[in-house]
Amino acid sequence: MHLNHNAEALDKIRHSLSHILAWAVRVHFKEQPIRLGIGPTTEEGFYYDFETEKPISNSDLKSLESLMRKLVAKNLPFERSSMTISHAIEYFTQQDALLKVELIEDLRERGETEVSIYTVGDFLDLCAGPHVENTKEIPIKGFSLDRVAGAYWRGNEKNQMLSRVYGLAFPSHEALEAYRKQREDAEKYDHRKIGKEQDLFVISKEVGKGLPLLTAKGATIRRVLERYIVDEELERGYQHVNTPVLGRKSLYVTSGHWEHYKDSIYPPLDIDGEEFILRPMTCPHHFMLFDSKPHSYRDLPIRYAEVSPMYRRERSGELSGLVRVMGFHLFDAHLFVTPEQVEKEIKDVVVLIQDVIKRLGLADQVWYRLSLRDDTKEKYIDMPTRWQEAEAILRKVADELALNYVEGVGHAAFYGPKLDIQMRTIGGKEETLFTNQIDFASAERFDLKYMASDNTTARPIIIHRSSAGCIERTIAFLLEHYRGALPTWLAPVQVALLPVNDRNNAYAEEIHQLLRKHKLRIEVDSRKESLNQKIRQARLQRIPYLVVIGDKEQEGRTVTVRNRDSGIQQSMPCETFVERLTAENENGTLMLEIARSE
RNA sequence: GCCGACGUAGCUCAAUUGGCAGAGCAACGGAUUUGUAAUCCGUAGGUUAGGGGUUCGAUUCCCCUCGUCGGCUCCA
Repeated sequence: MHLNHNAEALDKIRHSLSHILAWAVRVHFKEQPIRLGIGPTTEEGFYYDFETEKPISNSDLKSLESLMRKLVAKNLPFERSSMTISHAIEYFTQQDALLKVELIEDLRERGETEVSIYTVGDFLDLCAGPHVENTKEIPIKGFSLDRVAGAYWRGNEKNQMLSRVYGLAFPSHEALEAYRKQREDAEKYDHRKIGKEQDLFVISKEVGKGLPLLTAKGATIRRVLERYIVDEELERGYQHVNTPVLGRKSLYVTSGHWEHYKDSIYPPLDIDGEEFILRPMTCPHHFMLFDSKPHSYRDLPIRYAEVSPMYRRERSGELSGLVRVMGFHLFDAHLFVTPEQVEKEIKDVVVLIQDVIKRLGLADQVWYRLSLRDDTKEKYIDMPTRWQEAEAILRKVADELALNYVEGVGHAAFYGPKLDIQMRTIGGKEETLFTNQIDFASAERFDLKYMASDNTTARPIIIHRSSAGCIERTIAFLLEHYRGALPTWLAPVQVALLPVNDRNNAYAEEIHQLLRKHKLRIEVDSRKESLNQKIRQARLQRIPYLVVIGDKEQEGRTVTVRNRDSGIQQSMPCETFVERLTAENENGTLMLEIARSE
């Protein structure tokens, strides 16, 4: 109750600050006409959009901010009043506030007859409120202007671009500083930084932006993930197949992707007069595998899985590290099922996903989104009852498995609703980690069929699903979540062997070979460096276990082990170490005693 | 793609109003044989992202291209 009250109060403060910002912009740029867009609150503050002759730049922020402080310090009341719609349109038209007029006209269409207006000082704005009663409620050191960015009017890229000024606002100066500190810390664990520090991947301008190159270490993480997922899927009745990244454009015309997805597909390659494209998804290839022979209902479900390479065209400003790339690999599958099987198969898919995210240690990090279509948009195929059926199944399964899900209207695929697995990057941005879809349409388009038990021809329902997203994005998320310290089974180097002295090198090598036989990943640091130096560097590389090998160990045929996070060390016979490490590597659990000291 | 910011040695960062481009770490050479987060000394390293312009003189000012970052749009 108290918390809610505080949240409401903070929201009023932020909202009020957006008005103050708009007022300050008016005053600051008084020589040029400014049209106001909208000014809502955000999770960490507020923003306001402005249409200006010249875009607002970062250098304006400082003076805008101090101007805002002066305005706030005047202890002015926020006063609410109302206008009839027609009066408001007349008034704002006269003020040349055409963006506001557009908003008011929308309100009129929705049947409103009056609009509310808030005035602070001599600044008047159309606004639903609520606001603080007086600017003295605003903590004068609790806010600051953060950055400027471009934003399309009403979020539509066909509209003009406005200047958006973002501000931070918190209940106190301390809270603002705490937020800044948190953001600074998060930067340290950005996967792009970790990737560089730990030598996991490289983005080369020469190869091309959005086309990351994995180093041996990065490739190791990928290989381990891949082996784990593939084994897991094989165990659950998936067939792993391989299909090419190139395919005839006509396949994608048939699937509807060409029509709906053209902007994300690279221009076709002309090969002997035939048009081929780099595939943006795998579906048609798997469909053709399915279609290569007749099927009986007894064969279903058929589950084709693949770690699929695919390419999607992105506009340059959208690329980001491993999270947003032009070429990537999806843990992909298409399930061909009968109507009776859909529910169970979807459920099994979700159970698989739950197992996977648990193994990856992400169970508390991700959430589900039931992505539904937006009736007002045209991009969705027009089969209303099919949509309802698919949605009902997803909802039922989500409820039965007690998934914690939100609904996302307008996030569906064009051919069906999705169950998405969502996460947040360390920078706070929400991303889809992966997605599952029920597809009632494609079988029809590709004339896919099976013989039903009643001797009629039937259409399979297709489930598009991913068990662990695309490798690149999943690795990025893992790196950020674990702050670069991947669990042992995923770590590219699991053990650093650190001989104290030259004369311990042979024994270190012996242990190295022993561990290698057990498929463990080892690095031996036999450089002529101090032990301190070797430990420091192994820790910076976040190698899970550091094993010191000196005369004592050599004599007793033991090893002295410590983990990367604690200084606590423990000596044990090398056989014991191998046993424990092998167990940890295989099932993802932690070594007992040492793990506890973490 | 659009708006804004940024691009200096392999990495992290300096360089006064336009006046000889520098440090730490890494690399390399030498010494040190080290017991739980940096041993010491030395050497080398640059078309200041690329191209053009202004200027006696440009890392610094202007323009273009490329790339990076934050947003918008799109999206796995």
